[in-house]
Amino acid sequence: MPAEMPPRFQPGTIESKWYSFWAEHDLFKAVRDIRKKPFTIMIPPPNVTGALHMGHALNNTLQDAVARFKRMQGFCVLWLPGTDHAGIATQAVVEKRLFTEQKTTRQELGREKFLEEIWKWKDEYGNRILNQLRKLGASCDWSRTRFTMDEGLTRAVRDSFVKLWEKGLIYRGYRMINWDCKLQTAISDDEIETSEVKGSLWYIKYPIKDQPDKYVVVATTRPETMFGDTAVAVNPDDERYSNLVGKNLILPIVGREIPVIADDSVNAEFGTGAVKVTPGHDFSDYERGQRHQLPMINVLNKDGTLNEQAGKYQGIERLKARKQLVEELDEKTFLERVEDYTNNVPHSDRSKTPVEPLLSEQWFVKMKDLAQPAIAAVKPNEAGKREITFVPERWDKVYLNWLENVRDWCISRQLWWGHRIPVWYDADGNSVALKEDPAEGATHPESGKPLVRQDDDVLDTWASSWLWPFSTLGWPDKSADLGYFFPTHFLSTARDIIYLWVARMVMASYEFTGEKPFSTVYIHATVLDGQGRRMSKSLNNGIDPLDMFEQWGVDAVRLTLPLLTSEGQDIKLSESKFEMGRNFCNKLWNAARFALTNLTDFEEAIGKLSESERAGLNEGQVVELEDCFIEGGLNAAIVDVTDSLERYKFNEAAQTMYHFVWDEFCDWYLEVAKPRLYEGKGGERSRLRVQTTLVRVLDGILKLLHPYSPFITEEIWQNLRPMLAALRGDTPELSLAIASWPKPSKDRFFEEERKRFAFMQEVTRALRNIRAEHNLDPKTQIEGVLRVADKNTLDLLTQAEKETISKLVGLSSFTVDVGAGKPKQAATVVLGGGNEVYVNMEGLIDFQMELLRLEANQAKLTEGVNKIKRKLENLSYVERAPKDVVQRDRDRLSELVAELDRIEKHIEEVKAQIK
RNA sequence: GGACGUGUAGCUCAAUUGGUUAGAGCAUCUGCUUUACACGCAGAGGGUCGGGGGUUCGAGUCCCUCCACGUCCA
Repeated sequence: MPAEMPPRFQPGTIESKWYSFWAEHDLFKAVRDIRKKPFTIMIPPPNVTGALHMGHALNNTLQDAVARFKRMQGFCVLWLPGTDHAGIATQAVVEKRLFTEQKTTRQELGREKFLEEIWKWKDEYGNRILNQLRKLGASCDWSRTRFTMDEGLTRAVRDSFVKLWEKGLIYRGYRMINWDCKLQTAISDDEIETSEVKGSLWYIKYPIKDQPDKYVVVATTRPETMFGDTAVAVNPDDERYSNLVGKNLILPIVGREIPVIADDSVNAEFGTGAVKVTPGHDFSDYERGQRHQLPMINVLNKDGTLNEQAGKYQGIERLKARKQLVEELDEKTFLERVEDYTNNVPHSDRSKTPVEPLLSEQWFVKMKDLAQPAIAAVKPNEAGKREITFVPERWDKVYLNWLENVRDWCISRQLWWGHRIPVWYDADGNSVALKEDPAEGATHPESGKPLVRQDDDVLDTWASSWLWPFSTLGWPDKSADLGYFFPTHFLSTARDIIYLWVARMVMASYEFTGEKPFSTVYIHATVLDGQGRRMSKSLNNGIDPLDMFEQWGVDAVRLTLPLLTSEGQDIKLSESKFEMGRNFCNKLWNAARFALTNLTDFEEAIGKLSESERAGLNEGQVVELEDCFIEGGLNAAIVDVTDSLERYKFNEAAQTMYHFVWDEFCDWYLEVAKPRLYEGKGGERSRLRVQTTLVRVLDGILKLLHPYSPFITEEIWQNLRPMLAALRGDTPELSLAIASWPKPSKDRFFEEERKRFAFMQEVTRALRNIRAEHNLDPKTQIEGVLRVADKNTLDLLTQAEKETISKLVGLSSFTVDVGAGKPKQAATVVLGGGNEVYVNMEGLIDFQMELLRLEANQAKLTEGVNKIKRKLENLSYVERAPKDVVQRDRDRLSELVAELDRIEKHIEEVKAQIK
């Protein structure tokens, strides 16, 4: 045994060792090769400020599994890593840092200095998450790492902006947008999330002009916006108010006159049926205002305080102002009543503060035309094929629903960190978009006047991320990389950025390259905590993947995640779940340890063979039943795992391997093989055959598992490499990471042999069952008898298998014969096909126990018999069901009845002995 | 309000186009330091498949309806 193999797998040391090895040999570098097919995966670029969380761990485990699988299959795999500049988040991080460390603000530093600070920060800390991905084992081509603020990607952003500008798809407008008061920037519709907030519904009296003591009561959740009210609206069918439409009201406290208008959009059921209309601060009021040509009044400053429109409330923060205003309304008897009310308040994704709808001058992209090709791409064409496929498929509905109702995209942000909008103005405010910064003295192409300033705003970060699949490959240049690796093949991402990112990439790709960005979009599971809640900082229920790596090993974590994730289902994760993967890794480790211990003389033995003998072994010639069994099992596993991975059924592939390694290879093959290794059973040639099978099957297992658990498989495989070299008669690949993926063979399923092996297993289990249920001392050798129904069954077991059974069960003797006699004092298991197993229990028998066992069996059989009988007694079933189905039931019934008869016979015999 | 998803053993999840007595892992119980592994081995128990209705010879699976939970959109 290699000295370095301890009895427990110790992941820590080998992980960095092999990662460095792969890196040193450039194994993940994608070198364009026209003889190979490309396979390209673009990493969803994490925020440069980010740290690896469980969602990343899952997502990148799956991407790495695909990358490694395809690489082993011989594709030229490019998995391109990188980060995005995360405008808001990064700016916020650096601002905070500046304040705590230097007590300064970005305003004091000025734009240029501040950006220098950010770049400094980025150089120092920006690689954290990428290094964490290395820990995970990610087989990315690090030589192609990209950052959305890189020179090349910046050029792509400028180029794409100007292209859209020239097509007239970019416009500047004074529109209502979502305003983040804390960060003081516009954000897009997709960056807000609504959450329920317990608040109040205030009923406020708006006096009717010239009708003292008469008033209209309006209900509102936002009284502080009343300074911007320019109407009160009612539903035109609402008879309560029909006589008031067209009349004027006096806005309380303010004293301004506003009209009562009728508008279909008003829900007469809500509140009093009369609502205040504040076109400057509410999206639906904005639309009402447009319809009725109402004035728009802005009452808010950009920091969320009220402005001069609010009179004495000027300068007071909106929520504070609300409180004080309500008190004043109450004092002045304008407040009729207050109700508790829970409403949905939009919050900024970034700052988590309530978002204000605000009128402001912003840049927008027209989306409707861009959406059309993106919609067509996921719909099946006439042949039923799709350009882009979602896995699981149902997510295409989410994608389509968004695109079909897409709204214009607000792309300007009032930040400094990001791609500055490449628009310049002349002194008259005429604007032009330019790919290159204008030279000194450049003029506006139409006005001819000098360009005097650049737009101050930067672009939304997504306006660079949406170019990611091709900007990272050199676009807008027609680079060789772009030609070879694009369109990409597999994108794996989280569901919550289907429209923020996925849909926009598809739009951008068709618009700028004329091609799809990728062919498969895999939407991975969401990782939840043990109680099914999202992991979040506020709940503090997150599980840190790096802690888990430390605690259980990277391979264990990587294997556990797909084991838990059946397609489309979210994962409820708790730390202890990783035990499953850890235990499996240890199992694999020990199986390898066992194999390698027994292979120390293998190279020497192979060396003594003739070339043809060696070749025969290398090709997997098998004689012994168990070798056929495990070779057949491996072959089936190759077929299943390959097929599962091709279809991105990660859970299926992981389950297949878990079962094959543990249940077939360890529990049965290794146990059955032991006598040939330890005791010389079958002689030298048999020993060499079992060793060869160990080498071949272990090699296959390691290859099939490598995409999931790259470190442990590499470690074991390197230990196995000398044996593989001897067996193969050549020099194996440098690393498992570039070894070739196993190929199945049509004639190596060994179905007949696997049936015979299954019979042996059945007999073994029956005998073990008797041992256990009769509490026989494990050290006591017992006499077993197998009574078979006929000669054919007898032939299923050769002398070797009889010896195997004896060994596995601990038999002193094992009699197998057609109609073999049952010992006088016996424990019995009735098998199918008329076969029975006995253990001679002379001197050991507990007849009561035996009776209990048999009766339990009898009860089960009776239940089964009755079920099938009822079915077969149903005439229409027999007439209408397919013949083979009915026949199967008939066969099954006669089989069960026969078993039941035999059980009952044994019961009678036991009862007779008790008396 | 709309869309999608989920409900199967104590827990976490499987179950091809409807067709043998619904399967794993964890947990539980019994026995075992058997020289790869106690992170293990052997054996066992445990389910009216959320409720109701329908289609069908036959439903965990298809349809309707109700209930519960989750996510997204408005």
